[in-house]
Amino acid sequence: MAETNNSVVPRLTQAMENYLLSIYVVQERGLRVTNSNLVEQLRRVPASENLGTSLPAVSGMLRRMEKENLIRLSDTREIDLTSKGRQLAESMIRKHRLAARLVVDLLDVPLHEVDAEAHMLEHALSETLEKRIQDRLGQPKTDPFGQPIPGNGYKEPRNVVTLDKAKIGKVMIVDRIPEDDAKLVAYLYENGILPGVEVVVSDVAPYRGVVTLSVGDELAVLGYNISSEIRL
Amino acid sequence: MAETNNSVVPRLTQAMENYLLSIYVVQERGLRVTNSNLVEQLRRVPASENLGTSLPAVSGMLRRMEKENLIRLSDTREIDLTSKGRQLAESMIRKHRLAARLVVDLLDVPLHEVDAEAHMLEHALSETLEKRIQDRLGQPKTDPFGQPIPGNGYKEPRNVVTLDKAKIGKVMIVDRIPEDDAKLVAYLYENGILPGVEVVVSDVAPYRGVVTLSVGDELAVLGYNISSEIRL
DNA sequence: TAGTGGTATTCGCATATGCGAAATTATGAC
DNA sequence: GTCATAATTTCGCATATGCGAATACCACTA
Repeated sequence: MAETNNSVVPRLTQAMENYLLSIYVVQERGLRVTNSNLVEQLRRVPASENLGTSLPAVSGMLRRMEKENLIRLSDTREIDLTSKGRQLAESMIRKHRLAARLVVDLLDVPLHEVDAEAHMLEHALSETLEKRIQDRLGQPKTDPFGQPIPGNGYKEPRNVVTLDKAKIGKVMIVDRIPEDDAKLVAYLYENGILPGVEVVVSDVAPYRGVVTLSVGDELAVLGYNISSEIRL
Repeated sequence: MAETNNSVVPRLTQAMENYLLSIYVVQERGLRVTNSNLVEQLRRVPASENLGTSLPAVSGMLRRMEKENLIRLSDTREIDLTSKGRQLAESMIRKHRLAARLVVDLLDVPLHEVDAEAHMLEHALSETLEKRIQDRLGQPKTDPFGQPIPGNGYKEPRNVVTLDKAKIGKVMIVDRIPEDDAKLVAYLYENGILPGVEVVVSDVAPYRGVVTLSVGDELAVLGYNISSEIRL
């Protein structure tokens, strides 16, 4: 493992970094952090770094991570981050989201490619480079998808709803969109459904599993499952 | 190994990428690419990614790389890049040097930290991100140390000499400096010995192994071994 | 030609990470 | 409470990469 290291935080293997990040994200989404939810999340990280993720692989890795004091496996088969684990997970999330901001703000990477690039870059950012990026970008509070960058003083907005539960006819501002499905992101981008943008939900039709909203002059239709990932 | 891949060039493991890059550098320096020269070069890549490099490890890796058609081991125990290997090595060098430019030009990383950061970033740059960086930086011909970025139309300057062989008293422009010794780089930076800067060699004293040069109003003294790494 | 010093390889081993198949354990329905 | 289904772990195995110790190879000098 890495020995010489100018950072305060010890460096982990790339695989463990991915696991920590995924655990954090699952938790952040309000899901139970279980083995299977974790596998699903892990599978969303682009293939170039992760050659496949099976349940047995996850089991094994979690055991190792427990030994390293990064997580605790509760009796209810749930995964908890230890304080050490949480600190490192936050660091990874911060790197990921800063990288996302970086490639958007400085390198004009199209939004649907951002998550994949950030997934590569997150492992390559030293603590000191991270600070330089922070300075250069002015300590942004969120990434381009509206997700908070830990440590930068993000304030959770009041009365957040997910799109599928939004009140019809009211003007609302998009707060957060999903990041990891390139096609979806491209669609959202093309339709201007982006953080900070005003939208009006014009129809919510649970029976056909569809939400319609208007952005500017255009209408966009989204499925229920996706709507629940979009926060207003 | 990576399967899903949007780049033209197949992606290798990080370790192989490091080996290719090192082979290229040894060759570029005009040294014989032998196992032992290679080990030495490999050891210069910062510890965070390379946990140690022993001769047996190198032997083994070279065998694998030969199998993958990246190199050929000549009968004279010398390592040659195949065309595939050369292409990939150039790609790595390009990424490394672009990364170096990036962190200097856009992120104000101090010069003595640049090589280490570039060594981490080089593995995290996709082909498409590389292109964005190229665009953003205007297809630079060299990195901040004066080393050419392959593919960007670098022209070898006429009459290059190394500092230890320079003519005394003549005004010359620094062309290239070493990158991978942080302390040395810091010294060179402090003394303004940087690519593009005018210097005059005021004394070459082989018998005491020392070269003296003046930069602006200041004098700087460098050892012979180091002088031979500085091109004018 | 034999010896010697440097260079490279082989050997046996270790670690991190992955897999599929099989076994096990929990959970929820009746 | 029992059973089916779902979730998780264990097992044996594979691969990429590293190590030190021992060995082998080479090239040159005496």
